[in-house]
Amino acid sequence: MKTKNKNVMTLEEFKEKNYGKRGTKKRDELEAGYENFKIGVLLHQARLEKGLTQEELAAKVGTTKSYISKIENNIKEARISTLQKIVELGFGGHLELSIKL
Amino acid sequence: MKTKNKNVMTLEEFKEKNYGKRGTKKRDELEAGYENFKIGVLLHQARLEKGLTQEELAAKVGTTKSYISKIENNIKEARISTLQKIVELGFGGHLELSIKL
DNA sequence: ACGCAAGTTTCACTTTAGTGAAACAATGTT
DNA sequence: AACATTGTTTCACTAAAGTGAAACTTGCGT
Repeated sequence: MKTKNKNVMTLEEFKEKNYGKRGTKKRDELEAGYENFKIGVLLHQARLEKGLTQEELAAKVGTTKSYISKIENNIKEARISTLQKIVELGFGGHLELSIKL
Repeated sequence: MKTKNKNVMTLEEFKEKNYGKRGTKKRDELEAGYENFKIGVLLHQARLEKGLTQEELAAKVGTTKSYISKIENNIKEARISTLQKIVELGFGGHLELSIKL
């Protein structure tokens, strides 16, 4: 059977693991207004909240776990239409975006 | 000298002009949950609010008016990073996006 | 320590955004 | 009508996203 979703990483832990501690050049560069950085984290968090594995999510959306991994880690910049598909088909939610002037 | 920005089109007028009246297949298809549809309109509106021509905006962002036209009309799906550049450099604003579960 | 499940990375290929120039169309001004 | 401004479209090319398969890595559980 499936193992329970015990240890859900905090946002900070996730960032630290993947991008280093706050204050390091790598991390700072990524966080400097780079919206894409946030996308991967949002997706990662949403997936954990729903208790899905990358593979399960991929199946719902109609893609592969390797692609999910890449966008969660911001290795590839997913399109808006792709993000929408993931959020809708994968989580039953929706994407929202707006321009703040 | 530059002509005053007299006739700012309403959102509905803009949509009607570019995609047809509400109820037509073309318009309905585009509006059916297609976030990209909204992007072009948001960008168009923001540009008019700032009183910029496509060419002026393009110069600020470092691209051409032909590209601006394409994304306002959703002919090309701009990347998130590109949208950010436009909103920041062109309008001095920022893009916001979130996942609603 | 082994084996399984979950996630990451690499390789290779297709599609599409990003881009500019230039032609074209539409709209407004005198 | 002629002209100027603004916006759209086409053509063509380059870089990067989108994608899958499969190999590889990293825990976790017994």
